[in-house]
Amino acid sequence: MSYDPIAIETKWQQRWEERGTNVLSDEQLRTAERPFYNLMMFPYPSAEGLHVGNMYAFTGADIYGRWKRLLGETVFEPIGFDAFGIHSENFALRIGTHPMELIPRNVANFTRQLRRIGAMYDWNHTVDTTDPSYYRWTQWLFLQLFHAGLAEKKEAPVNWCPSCKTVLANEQVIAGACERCGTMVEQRTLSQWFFRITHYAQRLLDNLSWIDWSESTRKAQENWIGRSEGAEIRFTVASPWQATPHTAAADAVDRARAYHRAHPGAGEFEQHLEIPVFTTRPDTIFGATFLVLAPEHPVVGWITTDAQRAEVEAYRDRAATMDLVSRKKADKEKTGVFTGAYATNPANGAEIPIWIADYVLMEYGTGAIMAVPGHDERDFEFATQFGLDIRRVIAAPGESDLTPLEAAYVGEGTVVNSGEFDGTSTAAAPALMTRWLAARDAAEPRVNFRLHDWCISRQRYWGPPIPIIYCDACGTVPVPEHDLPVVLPQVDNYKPDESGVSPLARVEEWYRVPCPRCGGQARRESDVSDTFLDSAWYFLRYPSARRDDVPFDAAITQRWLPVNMYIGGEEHAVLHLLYSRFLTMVLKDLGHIDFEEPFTTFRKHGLLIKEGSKMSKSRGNVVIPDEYIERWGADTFRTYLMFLGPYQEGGDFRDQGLQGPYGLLKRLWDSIVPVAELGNEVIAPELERRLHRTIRKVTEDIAALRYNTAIAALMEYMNALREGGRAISRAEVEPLVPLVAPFAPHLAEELWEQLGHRDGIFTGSNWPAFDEDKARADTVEVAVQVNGRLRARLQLPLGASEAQAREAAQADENVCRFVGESAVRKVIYVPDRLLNLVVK
RNA sequence: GCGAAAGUGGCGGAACUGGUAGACGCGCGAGACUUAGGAUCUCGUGGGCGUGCCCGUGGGGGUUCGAGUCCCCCCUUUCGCACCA
Repeated sequence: MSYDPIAIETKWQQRWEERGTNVLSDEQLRTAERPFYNLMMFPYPSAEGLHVGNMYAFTGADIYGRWKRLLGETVFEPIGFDAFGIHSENFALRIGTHPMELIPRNVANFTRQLRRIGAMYDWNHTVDTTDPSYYRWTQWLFLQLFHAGLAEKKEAPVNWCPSCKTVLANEQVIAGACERCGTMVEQRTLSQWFFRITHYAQRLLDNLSWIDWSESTRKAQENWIGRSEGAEIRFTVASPWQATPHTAAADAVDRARAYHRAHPGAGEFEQHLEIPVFTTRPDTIFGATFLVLAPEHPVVGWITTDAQRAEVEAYRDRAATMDLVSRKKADKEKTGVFTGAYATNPANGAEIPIWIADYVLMEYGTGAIMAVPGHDERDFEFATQFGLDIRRVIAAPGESDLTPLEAAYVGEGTVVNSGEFDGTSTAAAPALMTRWLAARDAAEPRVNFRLHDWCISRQRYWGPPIPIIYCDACGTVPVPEHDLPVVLPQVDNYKPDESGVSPLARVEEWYRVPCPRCGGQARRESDVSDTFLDSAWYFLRYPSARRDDVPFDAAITQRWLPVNMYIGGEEHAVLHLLYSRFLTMVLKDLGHIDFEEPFTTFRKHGLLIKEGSKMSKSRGNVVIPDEYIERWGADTFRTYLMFLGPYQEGGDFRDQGLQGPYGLLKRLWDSIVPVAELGNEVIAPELERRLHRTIRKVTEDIAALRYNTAIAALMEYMNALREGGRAISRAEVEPLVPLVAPFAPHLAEELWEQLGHRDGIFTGSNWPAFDEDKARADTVEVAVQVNGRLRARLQLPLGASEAQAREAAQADENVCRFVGESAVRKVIYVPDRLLNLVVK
């Protein structure tokens, strides 16, 4: 009987299904004593089907889960589908099939493929984000945030493609143009729903210090949150704003007033106009020679002089229509316009000009900066271009206040040209000067974050409707929880149009609704929510997926969460993982759960390339798992994927590479089948030693996700087993079955059965224990060096003393030759490893 | 520009806190069995020559008895973020 992977795999997939091997009962969910929640990032079910990247990710996670199970833990390993979103909708539009028809078809195909790869998914606890029984709770989540004051509606700029008539995400804008039609993208301002994730910025940052995550992922989040310490400094507008109120647009004045109300530090608007700026370098305040405001800054219309008005308006119009991506290009030439107004530098009383320029962003800090061209590269470039003053206020060691600046000096040094602060070091100056400015009521210390509030509105069709109703009498009214879900209606024409309003607004019978509060005529919010909201809480839903009366069962959640191991792609290092953390914190604060970090351990997996180059449809080198599985079997394919490189770094997929892992499985089959009927025999001492070393190595490597070296160790042992062509005993080969089981679960089950075990290998604690004593050898090879160069390798008893080692070394012919007549001046001895004789 | 990671045979990749570089696999070479199969098995496989020595981990310096590993400078690649004040 030869190894027939397809037959074995079919048999065991059927068995698992019949026996419910991978399914957790309600009882287990409620009472498991050693629960282990093993999670992988759920896929977006594309029409192309499961690709090898998905399979790589899932297999690596599955191996970990199966290993935990062999250790006797109760492992919950669910899978689901992240099927809402622009991605699916655009694809549906292109091929002309409605998403409500397309998605179930894709999900069915994915399910078939996922069953075939041999992962131990619990198919009784799946999640589909497009199912009303799921998004009902996504909407519930929105309401919790709304009631907590963490959801607010405000205006924000978006990318707009005038040809596709739709809002684009930043990732869909390539070099200023729409990725699909190539039309130049514009900026539009729409009123949208935001979650106040910025309120949690500090906590999201702080917790990074203790969660067990891949280092690169933690760093990415840290950078994304972007904490900066500095000061907010207020500059008074000196002139001539009083002279021009009649020419300012009324709404600009209103917005300026509102802005000043929101920034209490900005002073009394009617008496004197103050512009607050954020800086991380308050120690350079004496070098601030002009201010720059973002073009959309609310006070611009108010301070601009008549003489400059036309030019300023033209610049603002241009900035307003430019797309958000190309505007933020750093290598673009600096542009800007003088407003005609001046502000007073609170440090030295100097009157400095106020400019507007698009290199200053409204969404960061206060939307205005004090420009210090001497010590900021961007300001230096701007000042050089427009002939503005450049002042040195920091001197590097060896420089004086008179050394000319040829470029911005951004390093450390000593304060100069700054009155009483001259001579202070840049280490001490920021705090000192902030305090000094604060005493004059012109500044206070401030911490700023790069993180922005999370815009969850999408003016599209394929998503969960945001559960809000607008009533002329009652205003913004949340949909009562008992009215959830707000079901996404079946709409034939779901294509977005010119208006920038969601297609749902065109569905009269859905859009018009009585106000839940007063019963009067009202209308629904027609935007749907971001796909990232669906995926930000799905891990909470899985264990409770069979409950339809609550989003998550309290007792089950208590037992199973937070997730013990989460494995996924680095591409979700920020958005998905950050949003999940944020929502978990919110749910904790609202008393729904008792933990605030959703994933105790997170590990990123690497990316696969094909024969040295990136896999892509255009290259035509995308690996489709189905073909390989058909030819080699899922076990070989899984094992190969894990063998081709370190899991957390990815690797190169080469067709010929499957041969090696196939050989391992085949040889395992060939050596077990003949001994299956035999009882346990005595194991050869040398093999026993190697066996226990192999058990130790495989155990440690799997725990650390070093699957490639775990497989290599199995191969090594298999080679040793076959050495010399002698007969293999059952005791020598049987332990390999559980060791290989995480990688090749079908084969392992079959062999386990043939070895006479009645229960499946994954239903008990069948992972072999390693015995340190048995792993130990009597003798070890010790390297002998003379002057650091290898001259001999000696077999010495384990734990040999230095004297013994030296004696053995001096008896070696080659060693003698190199030592010669010289005296040994120094001896370095690392027991059981190395002896180095220094004779120089 | 900032951040992260990485450069090792023909190729994918091993090498724990500095201690025998190249495990394991692919490929290749030779042989066996075969009548021609993308099968299986055995042996060999970093380079060089004087066959036990020399040279070898992107390049150049350094520390050390000893460096792929640590330090400094440079080059290259990949991946994030990118005018964040």
